[in-house]
This record gives sequence, structure tokens and C-alpha cells, in this order.
Amino acid sequence: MFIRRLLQRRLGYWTLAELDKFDYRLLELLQENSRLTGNELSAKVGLSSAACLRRVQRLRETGVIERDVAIVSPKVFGKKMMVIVLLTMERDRPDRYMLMREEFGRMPEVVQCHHVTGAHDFVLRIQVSDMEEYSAFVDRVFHEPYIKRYESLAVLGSLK
Amino acid sequence: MFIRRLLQRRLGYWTLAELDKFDYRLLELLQENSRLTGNELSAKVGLSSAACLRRVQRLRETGVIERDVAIVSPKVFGKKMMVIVLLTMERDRPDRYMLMREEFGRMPEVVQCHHVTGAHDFVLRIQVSDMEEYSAFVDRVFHEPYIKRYESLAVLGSLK
DNA sequence: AGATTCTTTGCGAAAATCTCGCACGGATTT
DNA sequence: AAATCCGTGCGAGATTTTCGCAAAGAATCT
Repeated sequence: MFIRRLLQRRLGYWTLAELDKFDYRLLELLQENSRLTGNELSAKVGLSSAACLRRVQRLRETGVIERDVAIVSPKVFGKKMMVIVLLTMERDRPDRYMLMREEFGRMPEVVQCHHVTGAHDFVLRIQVSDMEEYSAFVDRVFHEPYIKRYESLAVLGSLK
Repeated sequence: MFIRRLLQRRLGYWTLAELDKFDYRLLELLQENSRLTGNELSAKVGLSSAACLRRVQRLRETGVIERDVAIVSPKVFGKKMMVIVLLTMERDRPDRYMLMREEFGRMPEVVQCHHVTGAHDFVLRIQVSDMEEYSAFVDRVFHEPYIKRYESLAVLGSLK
């Protein structure tokens, strides 16, 4: 177990080798439910409560656990409609890519944004309340000269 | 505020009308960081710590907050590669849709699965460690008679 | 309007949970 | 073999959450 600290100190961040089976088990559990208490973790992992919490604490500090979030039922925000958009940009404006990403990051409708290879450039996941809102969004965002084409896929149902 | 409990009792679950601005603010905050303490929430929301926690407790009980999860850096699990797949199925096998969804649900590589309208039928988000693993996944899953076409978009970078 | 009922709030005590120092034991280095 | 470096469990102390209670606000009823 000596490796842990050593590598952490030298590299300043974690690499795979430093996590043992306990860490993986903890991550697995917390990924499913981050509100498990020290005692609950202890029972499932086989370490004392304190040991579990210390490990979790370090996983957080070192960025292995990036953050903890509450998953809110989408219905609540009335954003019942989800759309996946395949976006193709004009090839002559590569400088636009970074700007686009930043802009997408600030738009509340954009739940996810992936920059991809292949026939398209971006895959966006959009969450809106209805078609009207989506339509407005499209007009506002996608009718730009450097956007060549966009394809909207309305989501009928999702898993995970 | 009387509406809250009333509807809750009658319907057994929450509807939009029952959430006030405080609830929305709390949800907004917890969606970003679910580890905020009562005092921190109190300061940002303008209610007492106890009131905040009581509300959050209820949001959880009633399913408005579905669950809390830790977000683990994908690098940690060695799943460094993300691929988005646009899947088109043969039109004559609508019965396959449900089965597919269930199967995707059980595959650990499939992080997300959306059933969509339009030119494609499914949009999958796949997380694997390398091209080799992805290749194996494709061979195993996509080479089925009822799958007409699939398009893989490798993710270069993501937001959110 | 006024009385009644139901709900939420803030406060503060009690319970639960987390953090931290400490001594011990196993592993690695010298 | 001695010294050093973790990680562990234990337990005290700190922090956080839960809960009961009285008071205040709304909604409902007369």
C-alpha cells in the first residue's frame, strides 16, 4: 500500500495503479448512491467506518470523485422534451469550435455537448419544455452562417 | 402553501404546482453540488438551515430528487474512450425495440441509450477503454440481422 | 369578517454522522 | 534488523441532520 502516497506526491494526481479493490468498491457504491453513510459503506466494504470515510475523502480531494450531484426528475422542471442534435459546421471555421463549446456550456437547454469525429462535429443533448421552446432555441442558436447543417432527433424514451 | 400537502396526499406524488421558488432554488443548487450542508443552503436560499433540510428531505422522499450520485472521473476506470452510436434498425422488426432497450440496459459499456425519432432509431453513448474493446463491442452487439446500419462518432471532448 | 384547520417556519435539543489524533501492525527501504 | 512509511481501528470532538414544539401564515368554513 506504500505506492499510494508515493505516486500521489510525485505526480500530483492519481493514476490507476494507486486504487485498490476497496477504492473501486467504494466508487462503485457511491456512483450508485452517494448518500451512503460511513457505517453503511463499512458493512458493504469490510473496512471500519472511519477508514471508508477517509478513503472517500481522499478520492474527493484527489479528483477521482469529481463531484456529487442530485438527480432531479426531469418532469419537475417541466422539461419533458429531449432532443438530440447532430451538428455539422462549415469546415473553414475551425476557430469557431472552442467558442461554440463555451457558448453551449452557458446555455441551460444544452444538457450535454460532445465534440465528435465523423460526419458531424457536435452531438448535443437538449432539454426543453415543448416544441415551441425547442423551435425558438433552434432559431436562436443554429441559424448561424458557420453552421452548415443540423439534424434533430426527438427522444421518445431513455435508459439510464 | 396549503396546496403542497394536499396534493401530495391525494395524488401520492408531486406535481409541478406544489414546488415554490425555494424548492426550485434548492434543486438548482443540489443539482450542482449535492453535498452542500444545511447552513450553506440556508445562506444561499434565505431560509433557516432546518427549513432547507426539511424541504430537501421531502424532495427526496417524494421522488423529486430521484437519487444522489458521485461522479467519478472516467479516467479512473480506464474507460478513456467515448463513442456515440447512431443506430438504425430494420423497419420490419418493431418488436425488437423493447428487447434492444432491455439488452442495452444490461450492458456496462452502454452509458446512455435514447430511443429517437428521425433517420435513426437509437442514440447510444458508449464508454470503453480503447479501440480494441470498442471493436469487440461492435462485433458482439451490432452485427445482428435486425440492425440495418450503425454510425460511430468518436468523442473528442465533452462538456457537462 | 372571524374562527378553525392545516402547513410551514425558526429554534434548540437530541441523534446521527463525519473528522481527526493516536497507537498499533504490516510492508518497504536502508 | 532498524528505521520509515503508510493504512487501520478506536474513540473523542466537531459538524450536520433530524425532530419536537410553539408561533405565524394561508386556506377553508360559517
